[in-house]
Amino acid sequence: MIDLIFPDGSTRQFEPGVTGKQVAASIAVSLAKRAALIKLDGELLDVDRALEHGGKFEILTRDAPEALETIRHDVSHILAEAVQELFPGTQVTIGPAIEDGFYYDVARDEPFSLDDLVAIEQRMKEIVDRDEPIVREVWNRDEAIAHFQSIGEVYKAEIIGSIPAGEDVTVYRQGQWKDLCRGPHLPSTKVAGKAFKLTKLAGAYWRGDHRNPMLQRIYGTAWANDADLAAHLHRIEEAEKRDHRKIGRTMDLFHMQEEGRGMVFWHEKGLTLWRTVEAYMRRRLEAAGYVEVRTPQVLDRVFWEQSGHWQNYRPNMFVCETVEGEELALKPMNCPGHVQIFKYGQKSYRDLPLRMAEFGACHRYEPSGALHGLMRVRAFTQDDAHIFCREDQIVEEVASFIALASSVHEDFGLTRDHITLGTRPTPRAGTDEFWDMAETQLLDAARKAGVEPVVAEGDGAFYAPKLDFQLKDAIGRTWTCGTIQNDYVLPDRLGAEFVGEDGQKHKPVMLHRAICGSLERFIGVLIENFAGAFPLWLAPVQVVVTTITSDADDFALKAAAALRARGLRVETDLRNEKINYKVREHSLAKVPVIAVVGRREAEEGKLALRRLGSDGQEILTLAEAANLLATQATPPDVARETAASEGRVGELLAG
RNA sequence: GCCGCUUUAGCUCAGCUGGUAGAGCACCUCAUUCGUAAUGAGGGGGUCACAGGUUCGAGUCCUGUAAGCGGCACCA
Repeated sequence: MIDLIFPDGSTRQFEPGVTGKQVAASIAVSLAKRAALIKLDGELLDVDRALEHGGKFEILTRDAPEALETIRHDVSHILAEAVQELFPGTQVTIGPAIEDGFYYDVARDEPFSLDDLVAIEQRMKEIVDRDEPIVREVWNRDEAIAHFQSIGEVYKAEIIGSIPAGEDVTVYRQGQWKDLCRGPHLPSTKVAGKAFKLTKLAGAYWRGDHRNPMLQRIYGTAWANDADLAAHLHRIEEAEKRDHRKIGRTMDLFHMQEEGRGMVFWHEKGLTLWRTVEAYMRRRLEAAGYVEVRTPQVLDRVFWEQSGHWQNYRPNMFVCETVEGEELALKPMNCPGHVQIFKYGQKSYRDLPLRMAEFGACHRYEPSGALHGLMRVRAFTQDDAHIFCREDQIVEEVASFIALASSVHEDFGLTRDHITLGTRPTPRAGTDEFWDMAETQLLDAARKAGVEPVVAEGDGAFYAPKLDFQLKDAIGRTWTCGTIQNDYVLPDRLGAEFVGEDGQKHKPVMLHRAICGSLERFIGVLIENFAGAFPLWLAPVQVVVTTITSDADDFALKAAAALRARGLRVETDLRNEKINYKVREHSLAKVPVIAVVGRREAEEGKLALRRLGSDGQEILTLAEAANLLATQATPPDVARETAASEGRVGELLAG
C-alpha cells in the first residue's frame, strides 16, 4: 500500500498503481471530473498516471496557478497538431511553454504567412472542441527512433537519439496525433481551453545553434481564461506605447538613420537628459572614492592582442589601417587604456584600492540583426570603472559596489529583482583553480552585501566571472543593468604590478564594473520605465511657462527668467493659442509642470502650477513657486546630502 | 549574420482585380486675446526606399539591393 498525504494533513492508503483520478473519485465524483493534474511530492503528473509511491499529494484543477504552464504546453501540442493537419509534410521539433505563452518550432520549406496563422488558430480551436483525450504511452527508445524515422520526423528521431540507450521514452497521443514528450499533460484538449492567441512568426536555429538549419517558430500566448488573455494583450499594448524609439521621436530626444547604423544622433532634449544622468553618476562616483580619467579612442592593435580581445572579438572591432602601415582599432572597451594609466609610474599597495572611472566612448561592430534602438548600438558610452586592488580587498570592494549600484538604481526608479552570477564560459582564459577562487569570491561578496545570486552557468566573460544586476521597471519587465567582474587575467596579460608591503612586486586584481552599463541603453531603459514622464529632476524640460492672453507676456518672461535663475530648465509658450490647446500640447510632450499665467496671475505676481497627470492647480507667488520647484527638482543624491549636512549642523548646535 | 514581414508627405496611415497619389495630425498664412487636454479658414509639401525587369501603361506584378520591424544566433 502507498500513503498519500493530503493538503489538509490527513493520510490515506491506496493500492500501488492507483491513478490520481481514481483517488479524486474516492473523494468526490465532481472532483474527479475537474481534476486536471496531480502533484506528488512537488512533481506534476497526469491524472491518469499510475502512482508507484506515496507522498504529499494534491489534486489540481485547471484553475490552479501550477496548471498554467501545463495549459501552455498543451496548447503548443495543439498548435503542432493543427500545423501538421493543415500542412502535411511539416516536421515538428520542440514546443515548450515559456513566460506568458509557448512556441513550437517546425520544419517546412515553404514559409508560413500571417494568413496561415489565422487558419492554424482556427484549426486549434477545432481541436479543442474535439475534446481529444491526451494519453501517455511509454515506448522503447530504439523503437521510438525507428518509428519517428519511418514517418519522416528526423528532428524528433535526433532528439530521442540523444537520450541514453536503454532508457524508455514517453509519447503523448491526442487523437490521431502523437508527440515525443516528457509531460505532464492535461486529460484532454478541451481542458486546455481557448484562451490563447498566436502572436508571431519567427526563425530559430535548430537546437539554438547558428550552424544548424533554421526552423520556423510560431509563438503564442495562452492563459487559463479569456479575462487573463485580454489582460495580457492589454499589457502588451501598454508596453508598446512605452517603446523608447517611439517616445524618443515624439519627445524629440534623439534619432538614428541608416548612414550611421547603430549610432545615435542626440538632439538637444535627449542630450540634456544624458548630461543630467552623467552629472548624477559623476557625483556618486566621486563620493564613493573614484577618480575620473579619459583614455584614447583609437589604439594600436598590440593592446588588443595583449588583452586577448583581438583573438576573441576581432570581427566585431572597428579597425583602421593608416597610410604608414599601422593597424589601429577603435576601443571596444576601456580596460587596456586604464591599465596603461595604472602602469604609468610605480604603484604601491598604499595606492590600492585604486578606483579608476571613465565615461568611456566605445565602438563595437555588432551584428546587424542585433541592433535595437538605444538598447543595442555600435557606438556607446560606458559608465565604466576598474578597481585595482589586492586579493584581500575584493570581497569588501564588490560588496560596497553592490550597495552603491543598488542605491543608484533606486534613485532612477528601478528596483532590483535579483543578481545573477555568471560562471566560467567555454572557451575561457585561466585555470580551473583560478575560476573556483574567482567565482567563490563573487559569491561571498554578494552574500556579504545581503544578496543571494542566481547562478547563470557559463555566462561569465572569457577572463572573469561576473555579477549582473537584474532590475524591474514600473510595469514589471526586467532589464540587465550593471555588472562587476573580478579579473585576474588582464592585469597579468597587460603587465600591471604594484609594490607590496614586503617590497616585492605583486599583481593587482582588476574589478571591471558598470552601474548603468551603457548610457545609451540606460537612457532607453529610463524612457521605458517612466514612459517619457520623467521625474522633475530628470525631465529635459521641467517647466513651461505659458500665457492665456498676450497681456501676460511680460510677466511670463520674467517668471521664466526667475525660475531659470534657480537652475530650472524652463521654456516659455507665448503663442496666440487657446490655453486648452497649450495645456494639451505640453501634457502630451510630458512636461512635468505647466505654469499658467493669465491676466490675474500677472497682476498678482503669481503662477498657477499644473502637474502632469493631474488637473488641479497650485496658485503660488513667483518666489514660492521658484523655491518649491527648485527643491523638488533637486537630484535625489544632492537632496540626501543636503539633509544629512543639515542634520550634522543641527547636532553640532544641539551639542 | 540567419529566417520572416515591412518600406507611400515631417508623423500615423488609406490607396479594390496594374490606368498615372489621398486623409488626419504637423508645418506656413490670415483671422481670433479665448482661464487649464485640439478655434476657424486658406495654403505649401510626395522620382510612392533604391536599381533593374514585365507591360501600351507599375505605388500596385517580378528580381535584386538597402534599411526598418519581429524573432534566432551574438553581446568583451
